[in-house]
This record gives sequence, C-alpha cells and structure tokens, in this order.
Amino acid sequence: MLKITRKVEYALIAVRHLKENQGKLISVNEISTAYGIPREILAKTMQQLAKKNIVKSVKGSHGGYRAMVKASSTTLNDFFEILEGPTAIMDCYFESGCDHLTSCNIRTPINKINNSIRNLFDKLTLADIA
Amino acid sequence: MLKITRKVEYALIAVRHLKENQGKLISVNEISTAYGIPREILAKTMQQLAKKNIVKSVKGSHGGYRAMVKASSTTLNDFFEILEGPTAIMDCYFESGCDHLTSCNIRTPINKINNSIRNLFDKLTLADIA
DNA sequence: TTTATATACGACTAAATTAGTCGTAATTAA
DNA sequence: TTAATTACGACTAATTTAGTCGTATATAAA
Repeated sequence: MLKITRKVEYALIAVRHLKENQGKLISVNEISTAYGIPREILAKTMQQLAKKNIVKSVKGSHGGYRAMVKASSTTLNDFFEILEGPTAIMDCYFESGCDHLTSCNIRTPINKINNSIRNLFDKLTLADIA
Repeated sequence: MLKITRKVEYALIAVRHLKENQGKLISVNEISTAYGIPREILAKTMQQLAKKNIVKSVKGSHGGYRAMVKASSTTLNDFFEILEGPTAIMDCYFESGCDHLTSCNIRTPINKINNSIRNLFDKLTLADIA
C-alpha cells in the first residue's frame, strides 16, 4: 500500500532524463532502452505529459520530446494528478459513494492525514526530483 | 495510487471503536455489523493486532477484544507495518531486486520523499486517529 | 516519392494486488 | 451440551496495475 505506480516512476525517470539533456530532442526509444522501461507504456505516458505542457513533443523522424519550463515548476501533487488522478489515501476524500459515512468514525482524522500528505507533495516540485 | 488498504481502514475503525468503549469487551460481530465491515476480514485483522498487543483478545462465549495501551501509543508507521509490512512509495526503498539501480536516476530523491512520509507517520500515533 | 523513424491513440490481455469467503478447530460462559 | 466467540489457513473473486498490439499520422532524409 501507499505505493506510487510504475507509470509515475517511469514518468519521473523520463522527465529527469530530459532535463539532464536540456534542449535536446530525446525519443521514447532512447529513454526506454536506457532505463529498461517498456516502450509503449512510456510512449503513452509521455503523451499525457505533453498534453499538459510538462514536455514538448516533436513528431516525425528525428522527433522526440524535450523538457518544458513546467518540467521543473510543477508540484508533485499536480504531476501525480495528471497521471493518476487526485491523490488520496482513501477514496472518501474525493468520492462520495461511501455507504458508511454516517457511521464512519475515522473520516475526519484520515482527511487530516491526507491533507498532510498533499501538503508535502505541494511543497515539492519536479525540480526536487528531476 | 498511494492508497491505504481496506484492511488498514477497517483496523483503524475497529481500534477507534474499542477505544470509544474503553474496558468493555467488544466482539468482531458487533464492529462488523456497526460499520458494515466483512466479518471474516475484520476477524483476521484483529488477530494480527492482538498478536502485537495493540488489542487484547478474550476467547469463548462473551469473548471479544479490548484496546490495550498500545492502541494509543503506537505510531501509524508501526501500525501500518504490522498489517501491511514496511511503508515505501517504491519497492527499492526496502527491496533490492531492482535491475535498474545503476541506471536509475531518481532513487535518491524518491528515498527522500519516502523518508518524509515515514517521518510524518512516525509523528502520528493511533491516539491521533483512534 | 518512398522509406524509416517518430509521436498519437485506443483496444486488448496479462499479472499482481487487494478483497472477500469458507471450513474447521479451539475456547469458554451459560 | 450448546451457543458464541477467537484462531487460522486455504481458497476464490474483484479490482487495479502493467504491459501489448494494431493502426494512423507526421516528417526528415534518401
């Protein structure tokens, strides 16, 4: 439990790699072979990041990705949300479909913990990792 | 991602319930019906907690569980570890079987984040939740 | 204009984790 | 003896995560 997904892991590795090669265009192939990441997964992940302007995509032969400014300034919370949706240690933080809300005796403290974690990830940016 | 399991959720609810009924013996049945928790899962979870002296079990008819001192003083980190093993946002924090450690470019910052989370859960005890 | 190398995107399958069930034994109050 | 309970392990189901495949589109270079 409390794990990040491989998708997020791959994305962090890729963003870091792009930043280590500022300006250059880097293909998904290059990153996937360098770090042993399945190519198709990484490709789709990069597409998600490109849509949110974390990276810039260039199509065609000799195409690839490069890091954009947001690849440093984006908070981990925002980054995680782009790839996996809102971060919450329990669904009831965001969703409403819980049958037991009236009887639930831990919702308030759990939400406080969730706020603490979100606060932590709000203070960290991709610059701190990648 | 970054979710706690239902098992942990059920355990927190149960511990809190026991503490709200200090001294009384409460059966698994009572808790599972009160909160809509599957009985067998809760039963096994309580057994794990009893082994670690978070709660005390009393067998036989009119048996049940009661909260022990540790039901307040245990940190969330320890509590999570009892039920789900060590907390880490990525396996490489504890496990060694990663093929890509030499090429991995995010291990150090990921470990720092992990330390931050563990530090957060070390400062919180069951008294803060349950 | 053809070819090779890319990104873009959706449908699909496989693997792993989490959640839940079932059966049986042991304990103890009534 | 019976009913209510904890103890424990094997099993199945559901969900989530991980990974694959097929096809379309774009573009540099031969």
